[in-house]
Formats: sequence, structure tokens, C-alpha cells
Amino acid sequence: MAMRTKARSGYHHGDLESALLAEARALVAKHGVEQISLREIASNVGVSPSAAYHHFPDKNALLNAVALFVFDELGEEMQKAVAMYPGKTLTAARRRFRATGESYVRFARRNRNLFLLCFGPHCDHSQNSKEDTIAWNTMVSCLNELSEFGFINPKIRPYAEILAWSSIHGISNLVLDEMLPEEAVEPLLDGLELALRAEK
Amino acid sequence: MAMRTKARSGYHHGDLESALLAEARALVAKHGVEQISLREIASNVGVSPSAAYHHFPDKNALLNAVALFVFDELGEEMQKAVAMYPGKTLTAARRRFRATGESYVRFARRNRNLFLLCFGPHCDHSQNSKEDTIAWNTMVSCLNELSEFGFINPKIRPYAEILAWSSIHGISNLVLDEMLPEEAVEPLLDGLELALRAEK
DNA sequence: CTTTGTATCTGAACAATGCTCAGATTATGG
DNA sequence: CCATAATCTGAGCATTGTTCAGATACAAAG
Repeated sequence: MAMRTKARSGYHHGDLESALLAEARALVAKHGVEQISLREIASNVGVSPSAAYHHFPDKNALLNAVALFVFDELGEEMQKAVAMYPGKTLTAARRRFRATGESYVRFARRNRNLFLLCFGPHCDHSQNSKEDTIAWNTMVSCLNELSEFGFINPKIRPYAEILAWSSIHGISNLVLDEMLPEEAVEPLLDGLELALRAEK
Repeated sequence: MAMRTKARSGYHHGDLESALLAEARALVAKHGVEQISLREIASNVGVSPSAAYHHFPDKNALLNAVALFVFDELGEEMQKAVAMYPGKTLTAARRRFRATGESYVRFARRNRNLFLLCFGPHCDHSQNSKEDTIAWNTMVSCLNELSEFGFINPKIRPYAEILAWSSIHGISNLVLDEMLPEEAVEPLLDGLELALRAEK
């Protein structure tokens, strides 16, 4: 997280807000949202439970902040995955779109608890719109590229973003719930591409 | 719920298990999963908090049971919606498939808290497989019908079920989070149908 | 450097929660 | 009818989120 690491000089901590966020993230990642307490977070940081309330209005606000941070991490991983396949060819563009889906599912698998935090009841998604998240925008721009190649069925184009997002997110959840084997992901992404495609 | 209503005859309740399930369902529907306590459920039923532990190992088990019940309710609503469009024509089959999606989203909107319970961290989805839920099977059989008409692109067919389910579920969640306006649902279901379709 | 105000942190407390357990109460069936 | 099992109570425990008065450190103005 934003580790400004100004080690505590006794009574005051230095950068408690960052420390709380980091420790909360770590504990959620390790034990899941439902299993962590404000008190444990504060204790691990070496501070009294009530100290947290000078930086966050309540526990949920802290978790919300963690969720926003994690959602950015997801976006950045997607960006990195996309950046691995540069080039202006259609093949490259297809590879990039594929990479968004793959990295999304991979992130969910590798960061199960953090992923669940993001879409669980602690993150107030109705607040901030998806249009200004990294994750959403990288997927959308990949779709735009494919569109410019005429790869996307024009009739489907208006729905492509939400259909793709929903599918990828749904696939991730099914994998996390072990209702889909890991090997089913690649074929399913094939299927998604086919579904959005122009001529088959 | 399963109201056997054998009014309590003093010390014993008669059918506490059903009563607990019913009250839990009602409270979740009204205030959301995160806001309800075992104590309130027991109190509303007119029983001591510890009595619940003779019927459910812990609070989560009770919520889990409610979730299973609600998931069946969803399935039955989907069945009813499908049953409204009988007939062996392609048009009827298309209308039925559409009805599954519409009823799914409608159920989510009308039973927000119950819907969120089903897919939240309290329902152990990894336990029971989707193949023996009403909801999943009604959607799958609608897809089968469409397939027999040759309406589904054969290349997509193997992925159609999961893509459709994921999309519909994702759309529902986006609507609940107010990231999608209600009016966008119908067009999106059009888009889903187009994406699965054979010739466009 | 001092003073004064402000941000930060502590410690004790409160109400609520999930859960346990010994014991009271009722049902059941041999 | 009686013994065994099932069901329910009430008190209690540990833990939780949150509040608040007061202690402590910092920062800026005089």
C-alpha cells in the first residue's frame, strides 16, 4: 500500500492511516473479510482500537478504502497483462482482449479474499461509477481496438462491454466457488470471443 | 416457508425450525444479512436465543438454509415465467429463454437482500453443485430447446449455458449496484440472444 | 523559546453479538 | 408408567464495534 513508513516516534504513529490500510489488506487476504476485527488490525499495527476512528469514520469505511485500493491493483494487473502483447495487428488486439479476461480470472484466483471483498457487501459500488476504474477502462479500450478492426459484430457492439464484463466476472465467481474447473476458463473465453465476433 | 404452524403449547414450540427459517427470511428481506442477529430472530419467534442451536449448528447454517430456500424460490419464479409462453414454435422458445433472464433480473430487483444473501459469503456454493438447482435447470432446458431449433450457434453451444448464466447474473448485480439503469436490461438481453445466435 | 491550539492516541467503558452449558421442561416409546 | 431423549431457558463468557473524556505530541504564532 502507500507505505510512507515514518516509523512511530512513541505516542504518535507517523502514518497510521496507511499502516491501517496495509494491515487490513493483509488480514483480509489471509483470513477473509468476515473473520477480521478492527481490534486485531489496530493491535497488529501497535495502536489502540479507538485510534482508527481518527482516520476512518467506521470499520466499513476502512474496508471500503481497502476495496478501492485492491480494485486498482486488479486494474493495474490487467494493464500489465495487456501490455505484454503490443502491436497494431488484429492478432495482437485479440490477444490483448483475451489477456484482460485471463488476468481478471487469475487475479480472482490468486487473491480470493481480496477479490471477494471488492464485490461483497462492504464495497459501496453504487457510489463510484465503473467508468473511472482502471479495470473497466482497459477492458473497454481492448474492445474498442477490436471494433476498429471490424472484429466485433456491429449489432452486438452496444452491449459488448457489459456482456463481456459480466461473463468474465461470472466465470471468475464460478471458478472461486469451484463450480467451474480451472481448465474450463480458456475454452469459455474462446466462447466469449466467438459470441462477440462478426463472422463465424 | 414451510409453515407447519403447530402453535406452541407452552414450553415447546412445535416447529421451531420452520419458524426460525421463516423469521430469518423475513428479517433478511427487510434489513439485509449484515444487519440481523440470531437474538432478534429468536426473540421475534418468542424463544430464547440458545434454542436455535438445537436446530442449526450455528448462525451461518441457518442463513445457509434460508439461502437454499430462496434459491429455490428464484427457480420457481423462473419456471412460472417460462410457463407463461407455451408452444412448440421457435418464437415461443425464444420468448421462454428471454423470460428466464427477465425473471432472474426481476427477482433480484424485487428481493434485493434475499438475492444478495444467496450469492454472498454466507451461502456455501462450493458445496452443492448448480446442476441440481431449479434455476439452473430451467435456463439450461430453455437453451436446449433453442438448440433443437438450430437457433444457437453450434460453435458457441458448449459455452452457451455458462455465458448466458454469467451474463444474466452479472447484469442483475450491475442493476442492483445502480451501475445499470433498469431500461438497459431489455436491450442487453437482446444483445445476449444475438451473441448466442447462429446467423445474424 | 514559549504559548496556544489542534491533531492524534490511550484506556476505560457500553451495548450488542455469537455461542456454551448446566439444568428445567416436555415429549416419546418401550 | 417410567426412563430416555429431545427441546427450551437463563445465566454467563469472550469478543466485537463504537464512544468519550483525558493524556500526549506536534505545529504555528507570538
